[in-house]
Amino acid sequence: MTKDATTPRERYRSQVRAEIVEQAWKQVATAGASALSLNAIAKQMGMSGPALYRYFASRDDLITELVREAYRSLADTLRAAAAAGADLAGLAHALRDWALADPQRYFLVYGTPVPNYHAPEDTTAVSAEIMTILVDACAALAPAGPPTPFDAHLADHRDWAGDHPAPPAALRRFLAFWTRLHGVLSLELAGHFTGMGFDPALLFAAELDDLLALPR
Amino acid sequence: MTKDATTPRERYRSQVRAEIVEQAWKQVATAGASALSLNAIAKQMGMSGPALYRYFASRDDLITELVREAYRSLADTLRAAAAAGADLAGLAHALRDWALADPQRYFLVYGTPVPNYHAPEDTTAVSAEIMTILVDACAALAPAGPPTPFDAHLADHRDWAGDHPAPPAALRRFLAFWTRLHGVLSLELAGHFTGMGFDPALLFAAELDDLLALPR
DNA sequence: CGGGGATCGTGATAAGTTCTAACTAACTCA
DNA sequence: TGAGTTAGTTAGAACTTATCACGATCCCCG
Repeated sequence: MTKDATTPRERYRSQVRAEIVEQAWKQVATAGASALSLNAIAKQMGMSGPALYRYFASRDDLITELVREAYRSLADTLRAAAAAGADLAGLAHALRDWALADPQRYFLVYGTPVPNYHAPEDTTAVSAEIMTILVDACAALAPAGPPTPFDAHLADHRDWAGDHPAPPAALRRFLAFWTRLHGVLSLELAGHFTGMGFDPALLFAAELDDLLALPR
Repeated sequence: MTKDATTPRERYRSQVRAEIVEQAWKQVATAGASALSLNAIAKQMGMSGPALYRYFASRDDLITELVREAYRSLADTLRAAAAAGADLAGLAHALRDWALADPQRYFLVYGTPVPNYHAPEDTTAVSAEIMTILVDACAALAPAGPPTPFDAHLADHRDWAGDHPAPPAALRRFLAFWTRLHGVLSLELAGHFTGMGFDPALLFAAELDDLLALPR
């Protein structure tokens, strides 16, 4: 996959690695990332505990791989949606579907940081790609109304947007898009809406409508 | 505190309990709730491990107490702000200050659910009080514009608001208030804005401005 | 004011966890 | 075929939560 392993040794190695990651995803999906146990994975694969350390240097290394995969998965999903002609609303629903498909995967990326663990360096590249896709969609919308004071601040602090030609209003719209949808999604996935009776999907749609109508 | 302990036995007991909770907060503040260790707390108090089980039946019981305290603390903070005449903007800044004062405490309440743990029953009452305070402030604002489809949905699913006399538009404004500010706060506290260059406080303020100007 | 009983803290123990070290067995390659 | 690399094993250290049995202490009541 990463490097066409001609030798059967490396082929076997990457296959076992993939199965470890697969089992890890099963555990994460049911119990969350903090409850990930190398011993349990090994037991379920018919191997004994320390054997996994041939494939991952530590538990954190395994979690890092999961985080990387999650970022890549989200980037792929959004890129595919954008390539299929999805506008900002379509990207929003792609994001929501991706989050609902595996809440723990969403938490792994955007939730409370896992203790004793900090993200690897190369996730920032994928994270930047996700932002670029969304900023593109934001810039494609009709420009918003008069510039706000926050727009002025963004015009001076837009290094994170790289050399993206989007105007500050588009960056501001992207930030609103990101934070508002994350607000609804994370509270919904964390179960804070359960028992309140209303439909979270409608709240998500209402927030999205407000975002698309943003030029006030 | 909870029950005026006249007997010295109960007084000592509640005192030790309070010190355990205090040490627990220190640990949570530095390493997060998942990294809370009963042994480490005991060691730091000069006691040996199992002694803590006289005061808390399990680790989850201790976390439950922390969650309860966090909820109560936030409710107290917001109630005090409201009693001091704070409007919705004032409540928003009180919320932000409370969150920034101890990010892990915020995550304990509104973050990714702690694995192998679900919230106790009586937190719902405090949670309801928090919502009531915010809904009050939302209802005090000038009524929003034409009713949205989501307003109609809320009119039919407002059991969570109890017998609060707020109109659906106020409930809708509360939900936007809650989810949008949580979106900015949780991403900021989780460190997703670090390295992007802009000032999260200004984003928070911009979102708040948009909320207050909501009648479009 | 002393005895009886509830309570507190301890060490030992069980069943987990991550992770290291040493060893064996198997496979690959020259 | 022999040498070298690598996979997987068991053993063990240093942790964790949690239970149990025992001794010591303190408090209440007669």
